Amino acid sequence: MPDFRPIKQTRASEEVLAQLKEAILRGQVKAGEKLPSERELTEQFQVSRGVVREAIRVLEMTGFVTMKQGPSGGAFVTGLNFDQLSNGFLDMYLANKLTIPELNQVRLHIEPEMARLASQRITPAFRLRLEKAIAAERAPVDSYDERMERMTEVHFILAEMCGNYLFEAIDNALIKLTHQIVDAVKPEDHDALHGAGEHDEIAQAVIEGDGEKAAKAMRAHLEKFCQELSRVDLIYKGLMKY
Amino acid sequence: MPDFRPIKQTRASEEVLAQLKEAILRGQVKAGEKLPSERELTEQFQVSRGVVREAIRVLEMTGFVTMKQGPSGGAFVTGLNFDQLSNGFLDMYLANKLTIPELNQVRLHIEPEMARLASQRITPAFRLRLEKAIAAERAPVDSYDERMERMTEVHFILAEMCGNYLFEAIDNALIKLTHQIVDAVKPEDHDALHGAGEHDEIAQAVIEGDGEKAAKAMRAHLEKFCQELSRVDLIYKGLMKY
DNA sequence: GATGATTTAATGGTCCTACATTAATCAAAC
DNA sequence: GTTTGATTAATGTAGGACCATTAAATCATC
Repeated sequence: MPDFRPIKQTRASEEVLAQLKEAILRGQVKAGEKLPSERELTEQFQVSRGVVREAIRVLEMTGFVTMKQGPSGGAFVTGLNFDQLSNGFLDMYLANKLTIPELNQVRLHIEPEMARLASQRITPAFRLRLEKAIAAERAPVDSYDERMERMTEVHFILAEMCGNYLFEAIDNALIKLTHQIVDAVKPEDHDALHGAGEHDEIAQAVIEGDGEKAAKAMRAHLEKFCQELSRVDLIYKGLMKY
Repeated sequence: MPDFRPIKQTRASEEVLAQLKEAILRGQVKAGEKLPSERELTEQFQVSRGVVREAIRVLEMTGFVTMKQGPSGGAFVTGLNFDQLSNGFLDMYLANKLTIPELNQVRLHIEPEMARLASQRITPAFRLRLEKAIAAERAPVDSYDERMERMTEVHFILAEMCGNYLFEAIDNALIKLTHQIVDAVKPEDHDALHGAGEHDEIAQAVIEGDGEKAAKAMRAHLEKFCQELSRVDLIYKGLMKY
């Protein structure tokens, strides 16, 4: 008896998804470009439109494409982002599988190391961005969202600087998660939670190229912030009174 | 002119997805139970079946449910898993945004700390599991997959032991990614890459409750393994000859 | 009565058509 | 020249029909 291979029973939509994903990952469809229209894909893959739509919807929800309606609309390939990770973390939090202290513990272990790495890769361009971000923290803002963005900017820059895409991805997702939690928990006394100038020391140390100092400053900053966040969270959950 | 609020136009499938997801995350549909059938959902949501299917397909592809056909089939809610994270990392790797050294660097920074944490939470039950896993590494195996599973078991146990679900989630995803890369790169001389008994020291230290020793042993183990993995990867990519 | 084959029914999987919604473009009206 | 409306190409939605799969019920056989 020849050893028959097991029949692979893949769904049509899965194969379509796999092929589309592969094309994107291989760079055959570059960021900004768009996939063929649903009707075209229907013809190319020789499947029904529903099958194509299921695949595209998954691509959209996992952050690979964004949809646009109307003529000259379609599924546009997005640049690489961390949506999938970010959503994964957020879902874990929403499922009550993740507590603030746990999140804090992880950030406290990762980000000082990233600050250290970043300080060893300082360039004039990064220096400029850091200085701008520091200055922007103190500038007046129009909206709450804008303020939050400015307070997280330094963290994002350091993540980008650390030279490890995986660290960057994880940290981006964690920062974003923190951001979302803050949004949900307490959009009010934000000054107590995270005032301007909190990142000055960190940025300075990184600019100086002093890894130890940068790591230490980051640790100090996070310890303060995390403590505040925990407090705010407890209040929010009604387990603690003022 | 009164200031009209912009109309929020969400897609039907997104709302369906959101409601289903919420029900799962809130535990209203527990793990093992199944969602109503597609036809029932079309009635409850008052939308077409295609819309429902798009939502369910996303739930499936993000690891929230698994589909089964036939009577008493349907969309069964899965226990919490790390598929979403894992897939995110894998996609980053497949997009060539992630190198082996980067992966190694992150594991080398995270896992010793996790081993340290684990050593402070040793219990008789965990001790038993660790001892069994250690012993199993040396037992004969039937398949390549089984071998791989046994070699990663200690890491999974430690991740579970560390008491931080976020650490556990990240580490699980990283271990799984490493596993997938090994699978793709070099299913041959696995002994050189990772022989049995590599985790003995780590497990012993954890069982003894010696955090420093555990962290150190883990670091040593990972440094060796990571070096081998990099070497194997280079060979695979043809950039280096024996 | 046990066992195996057959039928049945429930459910997901696929296809098709028609229409709705959206938004870019162009033409006509003012 | 600005507005308005028609055109058009794309996604979004609805609904129905049918196929494929499979667990469970039914029936025939021993």
